[in-house]
Parts: sequence; C-alpha cells; structure tokens
Amino acid sequence: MKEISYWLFKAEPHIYGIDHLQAAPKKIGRWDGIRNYQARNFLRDQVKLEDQVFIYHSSCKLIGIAGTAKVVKPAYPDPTQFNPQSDYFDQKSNPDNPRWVSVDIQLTNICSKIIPLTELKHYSQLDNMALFKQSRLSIQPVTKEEWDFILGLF
DNA sequence: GCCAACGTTGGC
DNA sequence: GCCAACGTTGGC
Repeated sequence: MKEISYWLFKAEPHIYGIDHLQAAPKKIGRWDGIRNYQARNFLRDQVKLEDQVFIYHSSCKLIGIAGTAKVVKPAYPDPTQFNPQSDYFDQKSNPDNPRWVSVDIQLTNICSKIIPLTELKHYSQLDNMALFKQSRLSIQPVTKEEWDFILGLF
C-alpha cells in the first residue's frame, strides 16, 4: 500500500463548495467539471483512494481553505462530459476514450473559520505552495509538511 | 467589474 | 511547430 498523498481542490462555493458536500448523502460528492489538462493528469494518474484533500474556496467573498475531505473513489470518467445539458459537456470527448475524469470525495472536517488566502500568504512555511506559484491550477499537490502546518491552523 | 496571467485554438 | 487571437481563472 502506497503512502497517502495530499491535495488541494479548488471550488467556487456558489457552484459547489463545502456546504454542498456537507449536505450530500454520507457527505460524499463527485468532483467533476475539471477541464484543465494539468489538473486532469493529477486527478487521473495520482489522486488515489484515501488521499487527503483541502477544500479551497475561490472566486468568492471569503477566499481560503474551508475544510478537509478524503478520496473515497479514485478516477473514473466524468459523466458531465457526455451530457449535452451540462455546462461541462465536451463534444470532442470520445466515450471509448474519455478525456476528463472525476473522483468522489467525502467531507471529513469543516474549519471552524475559513483560513483566508491572505493569512496563508504570510507563512514562510507555505511559500512554495502551488497555490501561490501557479494560481490557476485547480487540483494541486500539497506536501505533508504543508498539510500538517495548515491543519495546525484549523 | 477590472485585468493580469496563462491556457487553448486555429491558421499558416 | 509557431504564434496571434481569444477565452478563462481568480484575486482584488
């Protein structure tokens, strides 16, 4: 059994955020709609069962880390890519070789108070986070050191 | 709503 | 394979 890895998943809370996970049956939700190849590659090739995930809220009033989740189902074809009704529909994706994947995650903890991006930026321990270096990556790896440090802020 | 950064598309 | 045009992300 390989060691678990740590990740940060971005979400726009008005579309799908920690509140949606909280309200879902068993607090399990499908992480779909990822349409960026670098993020897709992480999701498809590296995110595995039991991995730990920070839920990060972006493009909203209170930007920052909102809680944690764990992966309960690793990569499988994202059904929204084949649904013409979906915003995430992708005409060019071939069902025999799906372009996009989803994972299912289960909410494990909600921060008593969202840890704001502005605060995270202050800690030198977090200087190397992809969050600051490559701000548009919606699925990004987190080191164990970063994970533990941020958990300490909960 | 603005706009910088950066990812994607398509003509050549 | 280059690169200009265009579209999207995401902080402010």
